[in-house]
Amino acid sequence: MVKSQCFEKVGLKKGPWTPEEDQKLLAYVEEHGHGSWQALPAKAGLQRCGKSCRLRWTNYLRPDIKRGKFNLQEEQSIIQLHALLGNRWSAIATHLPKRTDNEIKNYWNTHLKKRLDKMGIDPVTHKPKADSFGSGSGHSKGSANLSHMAQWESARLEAEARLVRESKLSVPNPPKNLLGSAVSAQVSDKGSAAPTERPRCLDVLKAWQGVVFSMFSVGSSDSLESPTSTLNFSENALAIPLIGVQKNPTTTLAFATNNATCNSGTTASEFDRGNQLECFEKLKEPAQVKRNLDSSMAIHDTSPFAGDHNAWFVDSSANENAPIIDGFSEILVCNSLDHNPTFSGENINDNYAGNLEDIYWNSLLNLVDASQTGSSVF
DNA sequence: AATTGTCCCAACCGCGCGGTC
DNA sequence: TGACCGCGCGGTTGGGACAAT
Repeated sequence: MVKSQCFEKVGLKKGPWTPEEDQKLLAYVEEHGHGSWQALPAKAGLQRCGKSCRLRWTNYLRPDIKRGKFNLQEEQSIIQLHALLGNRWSAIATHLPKRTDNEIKNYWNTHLKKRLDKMGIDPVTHKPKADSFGSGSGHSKGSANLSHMAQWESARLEAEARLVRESKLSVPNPPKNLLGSAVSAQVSDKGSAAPTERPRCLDVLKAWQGVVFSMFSVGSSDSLESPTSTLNFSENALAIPLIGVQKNPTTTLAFATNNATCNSGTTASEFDRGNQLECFEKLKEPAQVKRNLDSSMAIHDTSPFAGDHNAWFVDSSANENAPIIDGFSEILVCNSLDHNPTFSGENINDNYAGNLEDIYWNSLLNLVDASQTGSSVF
């Protein structure tokens, strides 16, 4: 099958868009909606192919786009979602409604990927590069399970993303004040001043919790059943057997649902808050943190933090929006300092590397949990 | 000040999927 | 059933901006 491509059509312009072209496209779409992209250029008086128009609109002109630097929370979300979904930028973008897939993809390729790389974490697998450790461990199997279940989640998210797109298209003539997100179009209620809601599809956290919870409590996820199915997986669970991904038996996974009870008797969320406060307190002692960190850094040359281990932290602290504790780096620090007694013991060499993958995944989980309760992203 | 190197992002390109005829 | 079409996605690239020499 030979398709006619944009560049094959004579007389069509390529390259950067001029303000005049932008104005034409913007005016046309605001007035009529985009309709058929193929037919749009002629109707709008543009010497462009429809594809180019669509790209310009979706990546630049669309009013519900947030431009500019990504904040720390967005960075975290991207990393979490990438760990879960891989290079499915459109699916990731549905969770960052004001960002385009192209923008996220660019940001990942130019910033986040390099940053993870510098930390010694494979940006593709989100696992430490030297993956010899951990192989054969229980958690390695857990990672495989996660991967399997992430496929389910990914497929579900794709379907949901499609629904979101369709719902957008179902608005034939986008209002001129289309300054809200695409999501707000979904739930639009003219008389309502309700804040923009997240799409209904954003129960990824629950799915994720279910995935992880079933992984640890059921012990087998070989079933082909979707982890995001309507089966109750966590809400009804009490007294979660907190088989932590950390070696520390007193450490608990902090992503359980609110009615779940930790083995310490506090709820998971309480524990999480307390835990983070504890981390925060520790972080108030920068010298101590640095000492501990440095000692950790010196453990092993192939550690994920070897080399430019400050990269993440420098960037985070440089971000004016970054709260002191609200960061991936901080959680990594907390995990590495607080949750791993081995760090202060004599068996650091044996245990540190083995825990890194755990730390990373647990950090993701903690972040997802934190973002559920406190962020607008989840 | 000029040149070279690097980074970043908007835009392009090709592929695959789903719908229609 | 298969050809065709429109669209969206993900990978790649061109060129401008900025930094280093």
